[in-house]
Amino acid sequence: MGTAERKEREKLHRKEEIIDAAEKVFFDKGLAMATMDEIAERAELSKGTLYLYYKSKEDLYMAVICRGHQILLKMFQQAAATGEPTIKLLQNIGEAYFAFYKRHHDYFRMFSFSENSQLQSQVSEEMRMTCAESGQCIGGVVQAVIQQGKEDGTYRPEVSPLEMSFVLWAHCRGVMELIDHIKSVPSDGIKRACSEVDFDKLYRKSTAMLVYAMLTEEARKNFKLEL
Amino acid sequence: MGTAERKEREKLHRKEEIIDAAEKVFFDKGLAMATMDEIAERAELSKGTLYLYYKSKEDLYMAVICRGHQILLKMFQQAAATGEPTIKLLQNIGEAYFAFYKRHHDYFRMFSFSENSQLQSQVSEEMRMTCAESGQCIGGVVQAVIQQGKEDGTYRPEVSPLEMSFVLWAHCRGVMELIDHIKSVPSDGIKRACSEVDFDKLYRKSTAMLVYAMLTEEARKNFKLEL
DNA sequence: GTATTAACTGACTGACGGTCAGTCAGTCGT
DNA sequence: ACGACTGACTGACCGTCAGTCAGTTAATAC
Repeated sequence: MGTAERKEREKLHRKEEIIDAAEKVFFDKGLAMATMDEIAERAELSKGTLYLYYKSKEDLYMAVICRGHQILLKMFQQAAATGEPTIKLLQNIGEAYFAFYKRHHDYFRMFSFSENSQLQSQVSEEMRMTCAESGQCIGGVVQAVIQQGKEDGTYRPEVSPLEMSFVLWAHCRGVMELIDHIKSVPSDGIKRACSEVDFDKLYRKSTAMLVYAMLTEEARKNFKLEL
Repeated sequence: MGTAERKEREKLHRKEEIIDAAEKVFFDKGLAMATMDEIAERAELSKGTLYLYYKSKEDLYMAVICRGHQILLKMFQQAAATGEPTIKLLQNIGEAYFAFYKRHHDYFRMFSFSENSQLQSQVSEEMRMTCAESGQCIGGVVQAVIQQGKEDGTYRPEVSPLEMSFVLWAHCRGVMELIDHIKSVPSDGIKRACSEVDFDKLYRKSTAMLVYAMLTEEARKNFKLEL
């Protein structure tokens, strides 16, 4: 009898429906201003039911983050699987990350927010692990591309793929967060000073600076670094 | 009669005392878990009184951040005023930022948290401006050092001091936030993979990569970039 | 048709941010 | 010295919200 299997499927489906609802509310209000009552209403369930599927508001928040991770992972995988030379692949990944920031702005902001250790301590061990795993998959893609480039002589032999994947990841994030902050805080002082700055170009330039430092002398000859 | 002046002084002093108390609680609990009742108790005042001095919990949080900005600003100014060559000055600033992260870890975390736009929208216009200003002073120090290095031929003429100060700032922050996240999230999976990584060195290396890209050909001859 | 199980509900609880009518110490004018 | 006044301070109170749980409903098993 397939009753148990069907029940299992329905349960997973319900979990997804709750994330659908939670996502909208969190995007709109952020963690602090979102209420479980509103999420329940949007999901057409009672508040109590939400707690049958997720342990806490924070767990639900992290579940939405996991969905975001899946989206970003797919974008990274596509960017890394075009068959182009490795130096182009890393560029593609950088572009993919920037595209993610622009197209999935709300997820990006949730990512930033979730790094907060106070939040992490509110999340169940289980959910934290699930989320950490999906996050590591993303880093793995970057690491693999760097490894590949090291092997084919694009990057210096002393480059550590793990370390450089950390650095590139942290750098891109840091720059995008800064851009986001400057754009969203309506301080005239800063806005005026930055009126000349082309943030899209700045992101590309800054990432290229790091990549340039990783290149072998040979590869640098074919790489034009613009500042 | 100096009564009014004395009252004014006492009022400022009281504001500082409240920050003293708030700081301890926010360091310990973070914004969400901290309660105004606990801050009031620590400050030996009633909750109502806190609201005579600060408009909201979020405003008080930002007031603590401003204090942190002052500390970091002083560290940057000292790092930039040793009279050493400009390339060393930028290195000093990078070191100062890292020292701040290590010595004033709690402030650093609050800085990260405060970039969140949902928080910003809860803060009064006035406090937001005050805090943005103190933040811009810090960036100004970096910008001035880059400008100086550009003039003395250390950095390429096409380098934009404003842009590069953004990039360096965002980069260092991004890397430190990542380090902090890896260290604080007790995920065995990540910990094992990173057992070999020397994060202090990684920070220095990654920052040097950016600086290297900014150097003129001449300056690169005297700069050893280790990966 | 009845018993059992599982999904779901929503009223309730405790905690917390923020308010405001009222208290009281210190100051001023006479 | 004394009453009037000011403003710093208080804490009981309000509305809101995360999380709980006794009870209802619907589906399945026998």
